[in-house]
Amino acid sequence: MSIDLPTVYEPEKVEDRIYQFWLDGDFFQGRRKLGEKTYSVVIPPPNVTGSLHMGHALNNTIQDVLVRWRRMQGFDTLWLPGTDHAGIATQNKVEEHLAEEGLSRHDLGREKFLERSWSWKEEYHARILKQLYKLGVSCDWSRERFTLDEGCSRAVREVFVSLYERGLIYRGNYMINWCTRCHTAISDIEVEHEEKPSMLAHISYPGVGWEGSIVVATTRPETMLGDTAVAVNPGDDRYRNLIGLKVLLPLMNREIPIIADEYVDPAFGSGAVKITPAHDPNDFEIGKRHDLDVIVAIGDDGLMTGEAGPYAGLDRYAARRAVLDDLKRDGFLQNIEDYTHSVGQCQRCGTEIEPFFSLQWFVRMQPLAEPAIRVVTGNRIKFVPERFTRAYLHWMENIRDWCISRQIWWGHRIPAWYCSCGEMIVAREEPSSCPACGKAELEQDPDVLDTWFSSALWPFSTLGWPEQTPDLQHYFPTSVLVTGYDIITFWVARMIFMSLDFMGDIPFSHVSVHGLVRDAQGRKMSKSLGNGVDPLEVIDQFGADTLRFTLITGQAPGSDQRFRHENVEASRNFSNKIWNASRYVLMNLEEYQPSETLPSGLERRDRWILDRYNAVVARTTELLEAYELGEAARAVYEFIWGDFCDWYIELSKLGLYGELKEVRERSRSVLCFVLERTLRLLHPFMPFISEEIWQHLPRSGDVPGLVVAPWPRFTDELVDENARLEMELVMEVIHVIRNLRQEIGLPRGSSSPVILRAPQKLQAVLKEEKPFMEKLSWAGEITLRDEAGEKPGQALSALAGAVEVYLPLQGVIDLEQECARLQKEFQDVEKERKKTLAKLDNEQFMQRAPREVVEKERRKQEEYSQKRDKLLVRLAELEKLREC
RNA sequence: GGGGCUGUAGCUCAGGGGGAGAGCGCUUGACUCACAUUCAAGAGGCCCAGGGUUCAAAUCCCUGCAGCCCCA
Repeated sequence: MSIDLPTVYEPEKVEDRIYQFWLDGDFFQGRRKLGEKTYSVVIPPPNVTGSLHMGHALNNTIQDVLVRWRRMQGFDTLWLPGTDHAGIATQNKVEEHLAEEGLSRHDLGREKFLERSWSWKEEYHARILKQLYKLGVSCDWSRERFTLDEGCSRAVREVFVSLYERGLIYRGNYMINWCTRCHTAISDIEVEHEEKPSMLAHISYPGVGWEGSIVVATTRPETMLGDTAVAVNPGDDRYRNLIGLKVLLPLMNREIPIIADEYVDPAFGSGAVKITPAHDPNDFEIGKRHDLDVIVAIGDDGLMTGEAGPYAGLDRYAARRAVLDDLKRDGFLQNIEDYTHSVGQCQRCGTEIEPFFSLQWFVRMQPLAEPAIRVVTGNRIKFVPERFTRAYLHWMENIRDWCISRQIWWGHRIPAWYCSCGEMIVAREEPSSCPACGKAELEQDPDVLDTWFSSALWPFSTLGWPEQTPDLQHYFPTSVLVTGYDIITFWVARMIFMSLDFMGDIPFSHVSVHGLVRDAQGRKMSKSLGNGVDPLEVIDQFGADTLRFTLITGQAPGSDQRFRHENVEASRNFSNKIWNASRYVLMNLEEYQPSETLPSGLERRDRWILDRYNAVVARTTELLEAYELGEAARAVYEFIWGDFCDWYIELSKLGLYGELKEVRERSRSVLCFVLERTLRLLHPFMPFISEEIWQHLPRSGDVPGLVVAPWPRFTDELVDENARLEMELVMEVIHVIRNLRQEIGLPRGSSSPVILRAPQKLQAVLKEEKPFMEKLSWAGEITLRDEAGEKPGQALSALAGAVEVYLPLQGVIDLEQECARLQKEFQDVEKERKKTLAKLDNEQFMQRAPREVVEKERRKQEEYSQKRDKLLVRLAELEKLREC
């Protein structure tokens, strides 16, 4: 075995080569094997708007850990990748790009604009793929999909037409959320609400045919130009006699009625509200009830319309100022007070949303939501952590119809055609002529569908639906969906109801929810703050394994994490640790003949590390099953660094460099066995370095790569309680000796004799492990005595369980200091002893606590008493010495 | 206004009904033949406050305080 491996791990020399090895071996492909248990996952498709950020890195790493683990467990595993066309977001990007050339999309026209969008898609799609490769994800690239590809588009048309035919999709004039910048309708959940300081203007509307006036309060004075009524509560005595009378709308000089409606809260403001049916959703409802005129004063571009009289052409904010000025000039403005209220903004561009009355397409949600609620309350779909169930149910139970039409070009065109005769045709294929009048000139609806409409079909459209493909039959429903909590309503919820409706089944049985990756200060990473960390830069600098491990260990299910450089370094150091531990093992494996079975006659230390290895196998597997990836990674970390490197490798050196050939061979076997199996445990988290080292290890069998090596299993044969307890004692003795030596500042190089006094039953173990204790504690010779043996006088002392440890140091030790140290120790032990004593004296405790707990408490009591007694004796001895 | 989450070592966070944990930072000592991206030892915490349940509460329940998030 050549050992010219560098002492520092260099991921940049490894990762691309290893990824290519996996691709060449077709290890990521879903095999569609009959009879094998399947594990399938569809990727949350990244938007083709730009490059991947840290959130994507986390999301995909989590999926990759799960998928690699299940693949190694022998499942027929499919992780289906793809990207999302992201309608509004991508269109905005392309338009921005065009604007740099001084062009608008209208200059290009629809067809040319779409060509531009497709080439944008190609560019960013390629970039995203490269990033995913770099991250090491084990997707089945042969099955990659795009939300706007031929198959997905067919699924979208099928779903649209089917829902339309069943009356679950309808078209109508309603109040929707309008973004004046994106120039499209958006759905309720694409509106982000933010508390903003604003003002409340009190305006008086003079009576017509009656003396006096009525005062209304509004945060949006410019909408008064479209007012068609003033409303009061029917039970409000202040206004009762005015109901049915008229007021004169200032500035516009329009007579509008005073109406009564229960909606009006008499306690708010003056108790009278202006009604603008065209520009407020509540006012719209009132307008319908009272058959009010709808006057559109603000246009779809955010500019005032001709209905706004002298204000026509002003933008809505300029109009607000102008209206206030004019009201003031004319004496209608009573006062303005400061006021904070919630303002809706476009999720994509931040522009204030305008409630807008327009003709749109909607999905009727009630019938779809009901089954989607049942599968979650009935536990067929489980959210992990569970608390996200509430958010989901709350949204589903209060759901409103979903506005799905968007006035943009990049997306799935709505499959509806209009004839000049008034006929509308909704069809899967473009109709050649009007079924009503036979005319051939039909015009397709110019709008496209909400991007989430196609994303909602992702778990089955990607597997071939509406065809009944073998993939669909084999891999649907999928096993788990991994996603951030921020898109549960946007995406998860919609996949659930669409899947139930069209597949008659749930899309996945588990939803593993993760949080956001924030910056080191806990702020959201954002472009405007410039605080984003580019995953690719981290990979270039530290390697993908390091990034993955940082993200996974930084993560607790469902919680946000901070991305801190210190944590990256810690992960980098860990990979270096693994590298060097492996170097050590490889350096000692010359001419080693690997075998699947362990040799017999193993030493205590061998049985101990195998017991620990076995335990970490069980724990890691359990944690992965519970989606506790961070904990699982930490368990592997602790085993590798703590048990394997700090202890076992050090312990192995004596045997390995020793004279006895059999001992050397056994050590080599165990080192190789444990390292090889541990690499398997590590592989889902750090796939590159584990595969790279694994390739260097001598091995038997015909497994072509670690990527498909079997996942280790807990086995009763490796459990060794005695070895564990005995080694724990040995390690404790070593620890105590090191501690005492440090106490008096003994450098590692200088040896000093040590005396151990121990009960008879421990003598054999201590005798056998004496050379190891001597080596690892850097002591000189260790002398072993039984409890009848003589105690050294001038010495430092401490306890390791039942073992008394002495460092004889004639004349060197400061008795005073030593006494103080032991006093403190005594007090600590005494405190614990009294605590357990109190419990054991408590009748209730003895009666009601489980037997094991009582038993444990008894053992503690014994241990503390023993320690206490020994400390007292030692203190008395020291006291005597001080007196001489 | 409705719902949720968080409060544990100097910092960032795990954990979770019966002996307080990690990483980083800090102090001290070591270039020991896998690794100084290392090794060893140490200091440091009434587990936010109050009440309840329990033989037993940092852990479960309630209230409060502080911070964050989602929804209307």
